[in-house]
Order: sequence, then structure tokens, then C-alpha cells
Amino acid sequence: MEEDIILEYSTKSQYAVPYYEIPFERFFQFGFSVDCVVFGYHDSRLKVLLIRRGAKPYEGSWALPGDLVYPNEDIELAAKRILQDLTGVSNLYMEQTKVYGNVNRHPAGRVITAGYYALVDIEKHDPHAAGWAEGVYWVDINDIPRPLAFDHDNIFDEALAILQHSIRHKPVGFELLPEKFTLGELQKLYEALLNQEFDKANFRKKILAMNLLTELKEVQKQVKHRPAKLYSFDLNRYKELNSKGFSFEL
Amino acid sequence: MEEDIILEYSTKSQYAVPYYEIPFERFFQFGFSVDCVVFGYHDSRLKVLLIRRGAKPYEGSWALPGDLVYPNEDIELAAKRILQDLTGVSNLYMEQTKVYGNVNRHPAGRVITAGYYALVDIEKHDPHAAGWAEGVYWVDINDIPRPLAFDHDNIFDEALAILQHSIRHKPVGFELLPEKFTLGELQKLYEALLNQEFDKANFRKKILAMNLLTELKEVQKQVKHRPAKLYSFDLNRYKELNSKGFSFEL
DNA sequence: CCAAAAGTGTTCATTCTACACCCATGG
DNA sequence: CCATGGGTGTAGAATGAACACTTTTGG
Repeated sequence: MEEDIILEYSTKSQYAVPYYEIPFERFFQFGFSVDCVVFGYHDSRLKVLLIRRGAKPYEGSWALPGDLVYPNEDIELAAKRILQDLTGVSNLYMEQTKVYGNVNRHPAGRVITAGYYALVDIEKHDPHAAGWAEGVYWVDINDIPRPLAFDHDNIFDEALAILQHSIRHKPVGFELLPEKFTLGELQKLYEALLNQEFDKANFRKKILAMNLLTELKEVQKQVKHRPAKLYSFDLNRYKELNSKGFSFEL
Repeated sequence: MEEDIILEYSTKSQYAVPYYEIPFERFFQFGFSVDCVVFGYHDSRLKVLLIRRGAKPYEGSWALPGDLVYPNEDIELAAKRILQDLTGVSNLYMEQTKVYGNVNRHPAGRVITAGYYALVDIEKHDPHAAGWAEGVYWVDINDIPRPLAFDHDNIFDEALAILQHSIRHKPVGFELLPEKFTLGELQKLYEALLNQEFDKANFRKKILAMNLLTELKEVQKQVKHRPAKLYSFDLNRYKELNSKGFSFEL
């Protein structure tokens, strides 16, 4: 092992005490929560799940769904739990965004929160979850009732930015669509998420050239124009290509 | 505001109790820490700062520098404090990677940690920090003494992957170089970070075409070949271009 | 003179962009 | 027949890859 340069470790700051000499109770005072930005897509519109809070603090405010993590619960599982409770679906596409840890972000105490974003096919999930007092709503992302509770405006904005980046670099868009979709639907999804128009011919060529879509022997029914072919996303093929250095772009 | 679909919020899981009815103490039991993956670049090699632990747990093991966050300390500031203590430099380029929150990742209790990666110009920072018992070492990233303490192998691997992604999509490479650098040095940096060779002519054309570098009226001295022009990165220009939709690639 | 790295130009292939055009369906 | 969106081809521009060549320095 190379060790060209050796420094000494210092703790010059006001807090300069090695933690193992500090009483346990002084540090183990944090609460930890998870906040989920659940995106869905319907009718050429990107939506997000918001709840209306029925309890203090921020009672009556709009907020992202979230919950405190239990001391014996992995945070990944806490996020899955919240999503399952909200949507009834357990295997959503889900990814961490960032951690938010300002001292005063939560009035009840020191609560650090991890943001997650998740993608749902709105058609597919069961809207009949029940049990908690307050309702959950799909809200158009251009119509968020700001300000949201806590620092949720910020958490939402960053999640959206991360989604917009991911959608160009990873094949996550398909998570928002039904199993079977047309290229036109896919294009509209991209246009809605990125606020940008694409040339139909070029969009098709690009997406088909990646070889990630399976052309089904099926077409649209009962449309008053030429029926479009249906495609499905081939996740296994993506994994295979990806391991060989392929990377999804646009 | 659109509210097409209304769900009920439920908490079906084993934990199904709204948190505001639960005793404060049950939730506020977490410790929170920050672990830093500090990258430096020297002699065409990418290095990372590791410490050797002088206290339990994992006494004697190699680890990433990190520390518990104080209950009255913002996590961003905790990361800055650690970096300042380690390197003597306060305004390093720094970014969050992920949160690690498995129940058993820390033997002393439930500690959740936020990963940060930081970039340092090795030449510039003061290596005479002092105060703590143990040494800090620059270690070649191909020569990490695994396993590291805790889940630090994992934290490091993910930070490296994130750096390798960032370097292609954001102008962060310059943070690892001195203020003034040659295009050859820049190319070697990219080659070291990405394990990939670039064609000299094409690399130059691409990077210069972005218009982010200021050509200085200065050249290398005392080299036994044709002296190269020195350049500096123009951050303001980048911000300006970026706000107009430009995006750094490769 | 030589070695070593800086720095530039050209060619050819690939990909991107814009746009025109035809096709299948319901009404 | 029309309107609507599906589906394809092509020309020209822009970009990228490969490679050859010239330049400037120290020794």
C-alpha cells in the first residue's frame, strides 16, 4: 500500500472531544424519518402524492407522505413500508435522494430525514387503501399547494430534479407506464417530464436503436386513427447490456 | 389544483401507530454521524484519505474519517468540520452521497450515517494538522486495505462510483488540480479517474470547445520538452452557461 | 542530434436534426 | 371523404474517432 503523505488527525473545532469519551445519551437523541416523493403519470401529466396532515405540527398543511423510522427498522424498509401503506404496492421503483438535517427543520425535536423518490404506474395500483384519518391526493406537479409542511418544498424540488436527471440516464421512465405501451405514449411521458418536445421520427429511432423494447404482437384497439404497436420494456436485456458497458442515454 | 384520484392513507404494518401518540423517547434514540470520502490526486493517481482507528469499536482498523453529529449541529456543518479538521481547508468541494441506515451497522447503538465525498488539491492543503492520536494517510484507491471498519467498504465504493459519474457530467475534476494546470495534466486526471485513455487531440478539442477554460499568459517552466500553456477553470463562466441550458459532458 | 510531450489539421464514419411523406383507423 | 396520430425515409449538418504531422524544450 502506498502511503506517500501522512497527516495528523486533529479536531480543532469547538466540538473537539473524541466521541467515545462522551456520554452515550448526549448523542443518541436524534429522531430519524423518511419522506417519500411518489411520482405517478396520468393523462400526459406528472403527478405527485401529497397528504393533508391531520396532526400537529403543521396540522392541516399539505405535506409529503413520511414517517418516523423505528429504532429496530432499517431505513430502506421504512421507506418500503410507507410506500406499501400508501399505494398497496410493495415492489415500487424507489431510490434515495438526499438527507435533510438542519437543526430546526422539525419543531418536535432533532429529526433528520431521508428523502426517497418512487415511481408508480397510476393505473395499476390499488386506490382503496384505508386506515388513517387523512386523505392522499394525486397532485399535478405544476400545481403544488405551496408552502408544504416542514422543508418539504425543498425535498420535493430536489427529488424532481433528480428524477429529471435519472430519466435521461437510466431506463426509469417505464416504471411510470403500464406494462404494455406505445411509442407515442412513451414520447409524451418524456415530454411531460422534461418540459421539452421531441421529433417523433428521431425519438423512435433512438429508443428502438437501444434494443431495450420488445415489440409485442398486439396493437391498440378502438382508436380512431391507425392503431399503434404495443411494446414492453425488457429489463433483463437492459441488465445484460448494462453489464457490457452499455449506458442508457435520453 | 387537480385532485383526480383520492386515496385513503393507511398504516397496515406492524408499526401502525401514528407517531404523535407515541412516547417521545421511543423514537429519539438514534445517533447520527457523517463519514467522508476525501479524494485527492497526485502523480497520476487517485487517492483517498483513510485513518487508522485508535478507539473501539474497530480499534486498529482502517476506516473513513467521520464523526458523530452533535445534537445542535447541522449535518452539512458537521461534514465541513470534519473536513476542516482533516485538511485545514474550509471550502472544499463537497457533496452528499447516500445515507446508510442498517440496524446493525454500528455496534454501539443505532447510528445512521450520511456519506459525503470531497475533492482536494493535494498540493494545496496544509498537511500539518495535529491533535488527535491517530494518523491519516493518503491511500491509492487501488490499494485500499480491506475490509475497512463498519460498512465503510460499501460507503467508499459507492462514493467512488458517484465521483466517476460526476466527473463526466459536472466540472468537478478541476477541484482536484491546482489553480493553474495544463491540458495534459487534465487529461491524465480523467484517465486516472475513469481508467480509460483518451486521444490527445480529441480531448483537447472537446474540452476547449466548452469555453470553460481561461488560457493564461503563462507556460510551464523547466520541463525537458515543449512547455505547455497553463489554463484555469472559469467557474463564473460555467455558472453563466449552465443557467442557459449548457451541460458539461465528458 | 534525440527524446518527450505540446499542439494542430484532415479524413472518414457515425450520429443528430429537420422535415416531408405515406398509412390505417373511426366517424 | 376527413381528421388524427402511427410510422418511415432522406439529405445535410454536426460530432466523434483515428491518426499523421509539426513544434519547442532540455540534454
